Amino acid sequence: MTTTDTQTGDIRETFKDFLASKGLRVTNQRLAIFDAAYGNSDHFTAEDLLEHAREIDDSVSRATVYRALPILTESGLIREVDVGKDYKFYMANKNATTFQAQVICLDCDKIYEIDAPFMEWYGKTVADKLGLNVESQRLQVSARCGGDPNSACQRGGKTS
Amino acid sequence: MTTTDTQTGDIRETFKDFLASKGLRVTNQRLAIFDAAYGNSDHFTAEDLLEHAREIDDSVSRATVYRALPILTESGLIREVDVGKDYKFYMANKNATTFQAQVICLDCDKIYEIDAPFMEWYGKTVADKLGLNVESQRLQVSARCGGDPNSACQRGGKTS
DNA sequence: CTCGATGCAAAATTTTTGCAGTCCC
DNA sequence: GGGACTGCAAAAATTTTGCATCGAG
Repeated sequence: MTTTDTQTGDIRETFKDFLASKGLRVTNQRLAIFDAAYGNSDHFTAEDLLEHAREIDDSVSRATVYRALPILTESGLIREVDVGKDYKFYMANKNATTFQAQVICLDCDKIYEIDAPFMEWYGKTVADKLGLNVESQRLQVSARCGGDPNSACQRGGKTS
Repeated sequence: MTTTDTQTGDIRETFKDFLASKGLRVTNQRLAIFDAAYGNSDHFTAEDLLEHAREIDDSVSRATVYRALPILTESGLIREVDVGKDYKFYMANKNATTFQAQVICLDCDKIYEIDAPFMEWYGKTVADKLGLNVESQRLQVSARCGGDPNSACQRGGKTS
């Protein structure tokens, strides 16, 4: 099943255009990695991405995944989510609107994305005072559900 | 020169008490690591800490530093500052009052600590909605001074 | 055709761990 | 004196890199 519903298909073209505009080549491996990233509905690691990309194109190697990730993040099509583990998470940037904070459940390893529009203002204000220009921001809350059946973790659903 | 001005001396006793209360032993290496941490006025890495601890007690090994860091952070005497590099930073918690955000200059590798008292409320509010209990939080702004002589980086002073 | 892109495996880096010996309590 | 602590070196674990080969344009 080649992922080609209307929206994803369009974004795929955007990716190709981005590659072209940077003088980079459109290879099967890069497309497989892109498709794998957008086929994944949640957060994923480099290793997850490799695994899924290989289901699409068997020839994708780990090195190529690691070489593609900076390209994809630079294009804005995927977002890096570093929650302080020793490996990084990524996620498809399907609706890139406002800044998002993460709430991380340390018990379940789930990551919730939360709109935090005030960060736009906050970062600029704080950086201005130091004479710096904002590049990126992180706002993360690490928390625990403690197995509480009323928590979003237990009621919710998808495993991160 | 054994670092024993009034304040640091007191905190050192606090550290010893903490060790005792946890049934841990007060060893020369642990004290050397503690002193090195409090002798460092800025952010430091595990490797920095090892180096400085060895200036105090030659016998301190890398493994012991890594084994001491969790104890020191758990005691609240030092704080872990993970800015998303592949290694972590730490800093002595000399005045542990309000929550602190970090502004990181990507050009200079400097880290500024900024009071962000509203985070207390923010984290709790967001976690409550999910039914979780806050464990810790991070608020970081990555920015660039671009060499601007008016920026805090260039006027300021200490290198991180 | 040409040069960027890839796969493989070795390397690099930070942190962790097993084990035998050491020293705090 | 007993068991926690330490140093050393090897191991883990993720990401990077060198090099010969492949393939997009």
